[in-house]
Amino acid sequence: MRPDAVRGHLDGLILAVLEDGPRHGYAIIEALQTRSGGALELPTGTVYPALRRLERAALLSGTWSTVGGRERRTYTLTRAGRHALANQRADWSEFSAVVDAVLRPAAGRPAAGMP
Amino acid sequence: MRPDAVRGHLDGLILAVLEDGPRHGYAIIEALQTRSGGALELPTGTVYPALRRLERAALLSGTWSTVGGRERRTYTLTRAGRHALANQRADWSEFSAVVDAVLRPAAGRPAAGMP
DNA sequence: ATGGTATGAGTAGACAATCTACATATACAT
DNA sequence: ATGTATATGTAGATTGTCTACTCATACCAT
Repeated sequence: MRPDAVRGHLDGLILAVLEDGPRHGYAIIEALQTRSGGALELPTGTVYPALRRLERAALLSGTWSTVGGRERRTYTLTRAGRHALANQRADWSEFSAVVDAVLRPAAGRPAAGMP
Repeated sequence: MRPDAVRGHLDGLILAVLEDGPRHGYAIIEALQTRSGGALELPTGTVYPALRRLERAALLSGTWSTVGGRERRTYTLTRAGRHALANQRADWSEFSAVVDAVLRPAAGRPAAGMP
């Protein structure tokens, strides 16, 4: 999949992963990869800033912990985050229906200039 | 639908409309609106630059004409444009499957931290 | 005649999200 | 010692879309 394709939909994807329970950034990246069947290989430079943005927007809350000598920031969906996720799902549903409709080949639709 | 949602997918939408036959910018905007059931109300400032970009990329060819005293630039899909449209459809297909898969609620998926 | 709406094309500049590339650090296996 | 996996992050560039605007003609209603 070409990079940049997730633009505008990344937030929903992250929120959806977090719906299963709290996770730290690296685990989110892996979950995204797993759930997408390997199609989503998001660079850390994309995900970490997004997490901070979502935290700033209060859709996630993050807490530091140390596991095996390594620092982790674990993110949890807030109530607002759950609400936002529901909105994202609805938005995606509408959006994908629209794109499907427009992109669908012209079978049956009269071609321009045809009588 | 929130603005900016089409980001990354506009090219495909435009190419799909043009598959029916040549159209000028204004007609493309209207076709997008019609085909989407009114959901896509793209401003001219979004579509016209996109058309020029697609023409520069040789996916469209444009020609001027005057109809009823008004200048029109009519765009036609090039062979490369048809090819690009096919790619866009395949890309969209994959992308929407991926987003569906990730966004789908967790029914049946074990929650993190659960035994 | 005047004003409003539809048609038609376009530009300038702002904005925001993602990308590439880099920096840093620990644990563990070879 | 070297490399790989784990883990988080920043800086800067890119780029497509958005908002807001300009310009022009045709046509209809008042």
